[in-house]
Amino acid sequence: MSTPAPEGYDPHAYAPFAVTVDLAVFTVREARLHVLLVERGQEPFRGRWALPGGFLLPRESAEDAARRELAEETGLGQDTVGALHLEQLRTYTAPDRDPRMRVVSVAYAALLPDLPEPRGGGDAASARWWDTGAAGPLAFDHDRILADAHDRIGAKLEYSCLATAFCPAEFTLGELQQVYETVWGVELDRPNFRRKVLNAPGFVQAVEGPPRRTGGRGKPAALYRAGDATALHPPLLRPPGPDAPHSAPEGRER
Amino acid sequence: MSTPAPEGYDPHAYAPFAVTVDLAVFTVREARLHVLLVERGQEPFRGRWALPGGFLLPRESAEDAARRELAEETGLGQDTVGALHLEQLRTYTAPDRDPRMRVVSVAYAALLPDLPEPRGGGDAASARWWDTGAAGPLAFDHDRILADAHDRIGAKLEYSCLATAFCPAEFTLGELQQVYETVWGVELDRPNFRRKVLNAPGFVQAVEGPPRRTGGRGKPAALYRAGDATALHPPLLRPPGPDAPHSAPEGRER
DNA sequence: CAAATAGTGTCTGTCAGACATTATTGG
DNA sequence: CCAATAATGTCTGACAGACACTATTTG
Repeated sequence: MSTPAPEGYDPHAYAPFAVTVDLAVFTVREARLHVLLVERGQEPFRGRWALPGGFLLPRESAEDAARRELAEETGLGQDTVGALHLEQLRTYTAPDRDPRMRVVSVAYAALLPDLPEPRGGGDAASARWWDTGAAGPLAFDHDRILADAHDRIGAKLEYSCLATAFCPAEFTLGELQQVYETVWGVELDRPNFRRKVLNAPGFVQAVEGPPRRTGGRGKPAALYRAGDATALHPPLLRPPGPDAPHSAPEGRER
Repeated sequence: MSTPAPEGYDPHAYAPFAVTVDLAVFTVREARLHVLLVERGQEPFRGRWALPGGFLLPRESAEDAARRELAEETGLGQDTVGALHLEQLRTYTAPDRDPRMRVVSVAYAALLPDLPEPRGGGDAASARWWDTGAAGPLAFDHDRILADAHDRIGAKLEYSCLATAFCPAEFTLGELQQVYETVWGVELDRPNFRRKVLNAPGFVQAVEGPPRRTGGRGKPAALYRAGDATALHPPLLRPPGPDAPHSAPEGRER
């Protein structure tokens, strides 16, 4: 846009593109990472599952479009969607990523606590949660977007307080640990996890009145709320995998 | 793009957008972080400085467009530009960010070793390096893009081997340390810096033949090349600032 | 009581920052 | 010799992982 354009140029002289948003909406259900998908009703990829999303309106930012689409496809209230953390992932611009026309897509990730199935109605009729491991080949380049999103979320858990976004307003440290274990696909030592979470200033704050809640049998756990910090100091680093010496994951836009 | 579109819809029914790339090209000169800017030759913002960039061609990806524009504006060879690390930052979509028309811009960051001034010629005639601290108000929302880019680069230095991209093919550890100090705006302890860099597998590799090079007077330093790793284990963490207890920097898309 | 989950305490090796010291060059 | 930069070594405190142990609930 800073390249000198011809004097008195006509906007239509530049190639028009369609711009969409695609949403990778995650939740943790039963110790598995799930993603919200919609079934396509028409070609191309009719019958295949895809990330929810849609076209930007003429005077709408991508983030506004993402919230609007999310509300439409999940049936969540505008207030919930309005307060939600939306993380811009990256933008996909391969010329042939949509066979119909030139489409540039801005991808976002969103994290939700475990919710009931999206209520049928409007666009949400065909939406459901899928285990990320079981989600088959998706439409367009959405497999790639989903993989990028998973990587990014996993990386962000290390140095941000994002994990609480997967939890309800009040949660136990066991539930928070479950989020980390599910997204990272590892098991963590409970005492050490507690120590790190409680030592990170502003990550969580204890809920005063000693109400407690149980997750079945066993000792009831203390409840916490998300703290006021957004970044995590010190970071809660992922245990070094038994694998590669030095690889280069995506993600990390810290 | 997954929102059900009307059956047999016409692409022109959807709002057309212009898509551009904007480039934050950084280098370290004389212990200061510099960015490549171009002076605008026409309205809007005539005479103001802006990030280099330009419109996507009809069948070109954003990264291809970024490399093409970079070659045009800096006069760098296609081979250099082709091997360069380009980091997609984020996409800016505010509806009024360009007063002329609806423009969505994909921003990239690039890191270069200290180079001579861009050769005049073609679009590069008005390009020059600016100290990031002295760069005045830029055109459009480029101040914001530049600030985001600086944050991101700073964060990436912590957990990636990106810093070597600021250095020539063979460099000393003092030069590498200078990169960190300049981007982060802090001073680092040299012995500790050496230890961490040399302990990070694949970050740098010593150049065999004991050639040495000097940066003035003082003991000549051993030379190193970039290693084969792209991620840094363990990360080289920024010293905790004397400031805020917990803030939320941009950056970090790790 | 057994099983399951929550929570506390401790030990030990590693690594961080801080800093002293030596080495090698130019002026 | 002095200044400047490079390189090595050492000390100490903080923190990580590992793990033993206690507490509280359900069946």
